[in-house]
Amino acid sequence: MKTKVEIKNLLQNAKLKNTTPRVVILETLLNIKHPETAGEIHKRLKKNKIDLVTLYRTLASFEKNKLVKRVDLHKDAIYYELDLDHHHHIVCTKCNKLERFENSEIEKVLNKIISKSVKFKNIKEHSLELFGICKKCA
Amino acid sequence: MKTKVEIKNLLQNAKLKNTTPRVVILETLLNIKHPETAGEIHKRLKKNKIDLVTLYRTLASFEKNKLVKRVDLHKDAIYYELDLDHHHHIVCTKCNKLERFENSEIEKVLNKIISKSVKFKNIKEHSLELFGICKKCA
DNA sequence: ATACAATTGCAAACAATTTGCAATTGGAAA
DNA sequence: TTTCCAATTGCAAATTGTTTGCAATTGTAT
Ligand SMILES: [Mn+2]
Ligand SMILES: [Mn+2]
Ligand SMILES: [Zn+2]
Ligand SMILES: [Zn+2]
Repeated sequence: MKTKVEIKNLLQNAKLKNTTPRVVILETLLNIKHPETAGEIHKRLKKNKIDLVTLYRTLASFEKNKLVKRVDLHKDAIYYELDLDHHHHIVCTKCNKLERFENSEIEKVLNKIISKSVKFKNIKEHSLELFGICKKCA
Repeated sequence: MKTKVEIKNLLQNAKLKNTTPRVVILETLLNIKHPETAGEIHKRLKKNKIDLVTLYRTLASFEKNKLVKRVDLHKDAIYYELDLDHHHHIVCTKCNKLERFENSEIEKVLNKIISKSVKFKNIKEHSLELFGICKKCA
């Protein structure tokens, strides 16, 4: 759990004004364990009366500042997630269960791939999600 | 290049009726080198008067039958691509240049990951795209 | 305290995608 | 072949997710 001060610093480092909506949204994102859509995140903000438009704009600026990333779950909306620690997901296409994972070997192989590339010489970021049927659903 | 007969077989194997729209869409997809949105694909079909709705429905059924996959390019629309040969992409976030790649080592590591998973015991599919700045743009 | 750019909320617009339904079609069965 | 029916299609309309315009508010540097 991050303190108020740490949250304030996250914003400051990104040169973003320390506004109530941003703090509330950041706190909320810190409490979310898995990627959610703007609509889902907005529900969590209900009490705080923060407009959905503000949420979209905030997510966009957080994304630009690498605080937040989009995760493609092969659904029909964009999923957002705090991007403070790099990780990936395995998704059950039946019950939507999600498991996070990180794997240093993958990251190494990705670097090898880029070194083989004709057109590229470095990667800024990457997306990697696995889809399958979980043990429970199988 | 696939023959008419091969296209027909692709549909037959998927137990999909061999209709004109489907054949035309499949032929079109075979000619596209990189992922495109439904709108972009639809433009290529203009002469054939195939409705955009039909294209959406066709893409959905092709997707279900593993003929087509969605590719997340971190844009604001869904990109589709024929999925006959498994591969991934590197994308230039500046000029949108795309490079395809395949890498057997990655696939091996992914299998290792799944074997470590608590909740999952196999993967059906995965998405992996790399983002960066191409040599020309750098 | 003041000043101004950055941010916000609300209403409205937009784009992409989906749904309902009647007409058409492909292919299995007669 | 001809018949029959479920699957598929096209058109119009609806829905969903997301973005834009603009006036009012807020944060922070002076
Ligand atoms: Mn990674
Ligand atoms: Mn792969
Ligand atoms: Zn499951
Ligand atoms: Zn480039």
